[in-house]
Amino acid sequence: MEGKDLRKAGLKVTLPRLKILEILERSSTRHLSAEEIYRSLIVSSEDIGLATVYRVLTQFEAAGLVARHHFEDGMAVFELAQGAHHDHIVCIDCGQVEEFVDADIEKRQDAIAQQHGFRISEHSLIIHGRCQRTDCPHRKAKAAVASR
Amino acid sequence: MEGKDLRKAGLKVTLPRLKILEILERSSTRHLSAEEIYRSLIVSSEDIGLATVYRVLTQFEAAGLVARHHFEDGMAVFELAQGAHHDHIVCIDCGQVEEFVDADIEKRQDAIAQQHGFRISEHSLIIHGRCQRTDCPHRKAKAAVASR
DNA sequence: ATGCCTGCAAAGCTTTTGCAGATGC
DNA sequence: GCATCTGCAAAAGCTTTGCAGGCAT
Repeated sequence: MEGKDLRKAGLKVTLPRLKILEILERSSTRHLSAEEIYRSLIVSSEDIGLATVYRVLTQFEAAGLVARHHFEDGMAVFELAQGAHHDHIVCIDCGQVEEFVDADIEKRQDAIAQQHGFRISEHSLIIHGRCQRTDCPHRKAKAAVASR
Repeated sequence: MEGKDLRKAGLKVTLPRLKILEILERSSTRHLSAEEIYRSLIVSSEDIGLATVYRVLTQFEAAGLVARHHFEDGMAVFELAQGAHHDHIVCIDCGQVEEFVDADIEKRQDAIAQQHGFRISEHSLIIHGRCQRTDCPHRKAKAAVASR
């Protein structure tokens, strides 16, 4: 949480950068869009522009502090790049995102890349499905349709 | 290539739709952006608007005729939804896309979804790496750096 | 003939950029 | 003090939408 990470990345320790880092750390969601971070800042009465949020996030990404994902819906989301690689499983109804790692899959990917003459730099595996949470919008929608 | 697919999808058989289908079929690249299709139409002296390209592709997607991907760079690409599921491996330098299927990975995904209480509807696995083609931009860039 | 399509232009959304002033070191 | 950073506003890029006319059936 201190500015060390920032300094290490060659970035000056400024209030906007600290605040944005803090929001990413404190978030229970792990994956935030620029807009969500921006609104979060406004809620905290921080006077930080949306452009700055984008600029800072881009700098953080370049510095390896955060990872940017696209989850197939046109809007980027960011997450703290803390530690190990992982893949994502996303509920197409409620947007809930969970993470997982599977050694077998990782192994197979290496083999496949080699077969195709590629050198893997990274990859993203996103499973889309419906979660079974009782409060998932899909279930409500389903119920609504049934009662038509 | 005939209009049957269109009619089956509840869409009238029109020249723009046929032309766009044809471009998707004839393309050697398999994955085309709206813009690329649009330019391709212009080259063929077809007077079809970019808006129509987007509308038609969206309709095709809804009809299951094409699949839309996002490949992590903000611009959507479309491919003919011909036949079986497959995943993608993309060169981060030249944009070349290859396809693959791996039974083991598919199996593991099912297991993972179940562990997390998800019902899979679809998934996308995209490996990013560098291909080994001699004409890949990355190689040129690398050479340029080396000679500085 | 009628209702589905299309082209054009304008708007919408996310993201980027230019510039003058502010801030960290 | 100087370079870096920020806020604002404007621009840019991709995609969608409204509307009036056109085409398939």
